[in-house]
Amino acid sequence: MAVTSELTPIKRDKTLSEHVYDQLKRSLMSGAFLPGQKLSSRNIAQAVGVSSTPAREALSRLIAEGALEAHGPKTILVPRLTPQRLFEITQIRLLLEGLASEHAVTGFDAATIEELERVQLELIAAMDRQDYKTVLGQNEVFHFAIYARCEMPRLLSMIESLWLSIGPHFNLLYPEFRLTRAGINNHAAAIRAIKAEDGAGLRDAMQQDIHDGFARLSRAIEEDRDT
Amino acid sequence: MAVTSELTPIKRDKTLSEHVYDQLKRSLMSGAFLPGQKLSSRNIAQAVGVSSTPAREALSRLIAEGALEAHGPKTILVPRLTPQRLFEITQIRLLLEGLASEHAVTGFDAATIEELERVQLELIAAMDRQDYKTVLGQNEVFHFAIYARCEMPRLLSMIESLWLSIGPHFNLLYPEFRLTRAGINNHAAAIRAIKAEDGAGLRDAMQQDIHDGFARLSRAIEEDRDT
DNA sequence: TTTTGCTATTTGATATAGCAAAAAAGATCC
DNA sequence: GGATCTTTTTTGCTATATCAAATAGCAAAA
Repeated sequence: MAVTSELTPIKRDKTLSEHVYDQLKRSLMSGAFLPGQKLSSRNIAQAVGVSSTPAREALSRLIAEGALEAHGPKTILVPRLTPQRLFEITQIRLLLEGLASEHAVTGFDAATIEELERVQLELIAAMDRQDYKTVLGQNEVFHFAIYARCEMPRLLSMIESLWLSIGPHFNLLYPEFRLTRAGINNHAAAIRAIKAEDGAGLRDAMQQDIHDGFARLSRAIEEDRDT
Repeated sequence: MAVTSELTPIKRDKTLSEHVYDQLKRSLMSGAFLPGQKLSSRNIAQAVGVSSTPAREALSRLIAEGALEAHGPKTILVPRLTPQRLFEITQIRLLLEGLASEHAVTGFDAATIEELERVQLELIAAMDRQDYKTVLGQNEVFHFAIYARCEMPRLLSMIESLWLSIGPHFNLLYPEFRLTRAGINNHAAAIRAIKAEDGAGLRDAMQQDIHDGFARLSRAIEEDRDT
């Protein structure tokens, strides 16, 4: 007991399947996988250092929720977002993230609001130094810091699943990220609405942000399609 | 070329995992499993006649989408809907099924409308003879016959997932199904809206139907909670 | 240049076995 | 009688082996 007291017990609170799932999720959101890229369970298993069973399970779960696509019986690939599918996802996002915003608005304390403003400052700073990867990362943090207060776990996981589908396509925004203050203004409006506990106002600001992001991504996808 | 014209495309067999998944899905929707019931992958595997691997995969997928719940690391059970969770699911349903209805309204031909009216007649007949199991089944058919026309596959699967969560609780309605013509009237209004190609009207009718169903189920859950 | 046919390799799917941990059942004590 | 400890059983997780099918590569034929 004396010896082991200083040792950190191996945290086995997650299964290996979940571990692989989380890692793939992060990779998809951070743009490590490109749309159209092929994945195989054996490669994933070897890369993560587990056997193929948990890797397979993680992949099949991602396929089930639409983050990956089974193209044929033996080919798993990162889906290419067609304009149609992006439109569909955006329609759903507008509703679900709007709902989450409305329900979240009453759940903020001073500390959380400060945290939001800190994220917003960091996002602006990253924008100024053209560090677009951080911009996208902080944007995600900002959105989910709000949604997380809605106390609707099912809704939250559905929203996460939708983000997972568009994540890989954020890469298309990198080359020449159109500098626009629109996103920043939307976030500022969102913070104002939160302080005023104005649910409809927060919903509108977030929906406007989603809409602006859709326009950017939609254009990028069209341009990418031509090449 | 002359030969191939008479050949049909190869039937693509489903995997065992999908078979188990489909079977569990049907069981959940038809009320074969009761809320609170415990499930184990070994039992499922034996019941379906497969090994534990595909059974495990099917279960984990159902857990991921919220149809089943992992209560502790080794207990999988059919979730009990709390009033809170039913409210959450209903809020989401109102939005998503409303969206599906709006987009579906333009996609109907005469044959599909006739099919809808046939389902509606069968539903009324089942109601008259107090065959409530058929009522619920035909109600499901009616809803999804509409949603299926929205041409948004992602939206459709999300709606299916939500139905899967409330399915097991329909059992609570059986003992004394409150006879109400409200549902029938909502369906009739939906058919009228479809014929008029009135998207907003169809959306309103379906949302009203969801709302009425929520009220019934909510009451049933409260009553069941007391016992 | 395109299409076809063959071969070698890769891959997903499934069953199985072992293990560690959790749940259930039983025993014991206050 | 109820709570706590102990034993037994059940369970999920993971790795591995195997099989059939699918893919890729390449060369020959059209």
